[in-house]
Amino acid sequence: MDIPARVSVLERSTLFGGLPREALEAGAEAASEKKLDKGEALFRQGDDATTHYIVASGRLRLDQTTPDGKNVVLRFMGPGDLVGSVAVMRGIPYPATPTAVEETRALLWSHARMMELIQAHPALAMKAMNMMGGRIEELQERLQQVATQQVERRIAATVLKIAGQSGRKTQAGVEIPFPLSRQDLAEMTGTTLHTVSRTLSAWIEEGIIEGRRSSHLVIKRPHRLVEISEQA
Amino acid sequence: MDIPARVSVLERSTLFGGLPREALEAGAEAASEKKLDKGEALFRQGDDATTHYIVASGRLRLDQTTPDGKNVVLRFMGPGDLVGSVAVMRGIPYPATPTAVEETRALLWSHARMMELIQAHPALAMKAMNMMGGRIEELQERLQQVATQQVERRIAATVLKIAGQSGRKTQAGVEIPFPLSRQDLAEMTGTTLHTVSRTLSAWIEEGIIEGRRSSHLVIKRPHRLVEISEQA
DNA sequence: CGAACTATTGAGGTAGTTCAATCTTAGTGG
DNA sequence: CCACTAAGATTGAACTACCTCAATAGTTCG
Repeated sequence: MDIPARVSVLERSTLFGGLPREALEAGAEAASEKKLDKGEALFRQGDDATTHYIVASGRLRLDQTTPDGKNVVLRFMGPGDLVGSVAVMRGIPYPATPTAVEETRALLWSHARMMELIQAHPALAMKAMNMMGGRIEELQERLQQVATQQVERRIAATVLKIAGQSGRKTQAGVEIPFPLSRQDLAEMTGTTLHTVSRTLSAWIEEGIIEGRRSSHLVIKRPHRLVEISEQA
Repeated sequence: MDIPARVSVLERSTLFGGLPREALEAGAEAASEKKLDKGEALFRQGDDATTHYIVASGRLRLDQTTPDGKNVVLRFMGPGDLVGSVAVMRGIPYPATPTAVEETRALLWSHARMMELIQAHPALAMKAMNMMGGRIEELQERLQQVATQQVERRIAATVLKIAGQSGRKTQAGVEIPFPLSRQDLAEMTGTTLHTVSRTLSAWIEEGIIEGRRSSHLVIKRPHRLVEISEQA
């Protein structure tokens, strides 16, 4: 990627978005790049956190594995999203593994380089805090959902959130443009793939969604999903 | 509180801890104070976030209420903990209500004052990020627990975490030095007070804990609780 | 074309909820 | 100091949402 291309990625990112041109250019010039094939990991849970990443294109699934082998999907991340920085800033090992669900490119900076950038452009620190605050909010909302709501509501809310973040409008409805398995949804909502499968089957029956078997999910009646996600 | 007393609170706080004396003094001088009786709220979920707080003494329970009236306890906060700053920094309404579970004193700063302090002492920004990173970690861990573990394990892990944060060693075991109701534990673990009550009754039966009815909880066999919290 | 995933669907079991009644203790006012 | 009240806690019984186990089927890819 050349510098202008990098700048345009940074412009749209959580960390650099809205900063003056010279900050973007400094960031772009200081960056390195990495390309991941589908299924490859950017780094692994437990690795020393030495590097900050920003997704340039493609999509990552952030997985956390428990000592007893269970898996939780923390979030999906797309272009502009910052990966790994929380751990790097805190000086702790990466707490999760980001895996490419499709071919993905990322920009990256060593911690030392990033600290230089922050020193030179203090607005970066404010943006970083803002990003972290957003993560906290999101996690609090999900905790509340898993702690208080029934499975169908949680699945509905999760599908809607993913659609909001990454959905593309088509004539048939809102399409989620990357492969999202029943297992992924189960690990995001704290249930089993069986329950997800049953629930989605019922929704297909009702005409709310489309996408049996591994085709991309299309939401045909988003409003109905909102109702389900809010049902008392 | 006089300035030296405030300085000693700030010294022990997540935000100011470890900073040079002059930063502590600047913070102490810029602060105001507020006292809460048991049961009073520092602010309310939904209020405009205008003020940063640090707990000086006492203890707060941070509650999040859902539109449909359910309640989730996000965390307990004691001396040194920062309250409200995430929302203030992001410019969003406070997402939860901190209620005093015992008489509590807090120091507070307007957003403008806090920004001046951060400008003058950039290390504060780093400390704030560190604090937020810690929250993110904690929330990810809880999400993982609620999503994958059985209720008894979650209750055990929660009791242990609270004991780790606030417990005092006595000859009888580790005591949690503030009133912690079955309801509170239920709202922290995403279950009902009935289930919590049954679980704690069984633990009392087994001699793991002490504290029927509203006396303070004492953990007599912490190691056994750790086992439960890790049981496959 | 076969192997390996991923998804679907049924049947049965259970952890935890819900409903309901009773009990204990701290606090309040007479 | 004692009766009364309110709030938290306990415990039983019945129910159910969801999980687990199990078998089958459709898809993808070498």
